[in-house]
Amino acid sequence: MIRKPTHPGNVFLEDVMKPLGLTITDAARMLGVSRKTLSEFVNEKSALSPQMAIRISKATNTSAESWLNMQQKVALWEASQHAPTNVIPFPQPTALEM
Amino acid sequence: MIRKPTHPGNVFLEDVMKPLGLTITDAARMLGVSRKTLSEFVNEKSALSPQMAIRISKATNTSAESWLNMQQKVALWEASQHAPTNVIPFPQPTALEM
DNA sequence: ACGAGTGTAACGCATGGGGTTACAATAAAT
DNA sequence: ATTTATTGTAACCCCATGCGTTACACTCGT
Repeated sequence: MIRKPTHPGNVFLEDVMKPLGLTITDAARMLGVSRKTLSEFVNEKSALSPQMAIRISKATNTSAESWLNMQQKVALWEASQHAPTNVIPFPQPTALEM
Repeated sequence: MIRKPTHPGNVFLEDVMKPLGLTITDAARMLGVSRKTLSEFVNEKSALSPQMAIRISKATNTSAESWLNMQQKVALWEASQHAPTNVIPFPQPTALEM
């Protein structure tokens, strides 16, 4: 990964809220969270929690997995920016099919 | 989802550590974490963090994504056990392709 | 000028990752 | 039978983060 993956909050804002003409205040009410919580999420100040993913999936009839996948990519990218260097590879070449 | 997805710690223990004959103490040293941290992980007492996923991927030459995917399934399943009920569906049928 | 919507700071609370130290229990080796 | 290694876990620490409330200042459109 070269550049930071798209934050799910941005997608939610651009692809869901804006097309529906929903304000942050109204969307927060419908999702059952505080205005602050939603604002920080769509402004990429906070991560998408599993709970929030479920709320979004319920409100928009989409899969929570797809939203969490976006978040996971962001989280992994951020973690890889401070990747640990003190990891000693395990002896045998672990070839497990996944 | 009916039953709880497999915890990545269990997979790591059964499919990686055991085949390699690695003890928790040694694996923890190689991963660069404390023995407590690894013990709680493989005993499914704690979640897999992105940092830990990177450590495992470096040590075993596997993808961090695959490990995080397991964790995500568990997290989503657990969150769905206390799914919020105060979510009001958004007006228009949101049909966005993902 | 006014109200709606917004970003955000300052709090509080609860959870969770990660560390260290220490103890008890088990398993293995002598 | 007595060491030794390995382990689970408790108690404690620090720090980050999700979520809430309240409050303030800003930017709009009317």
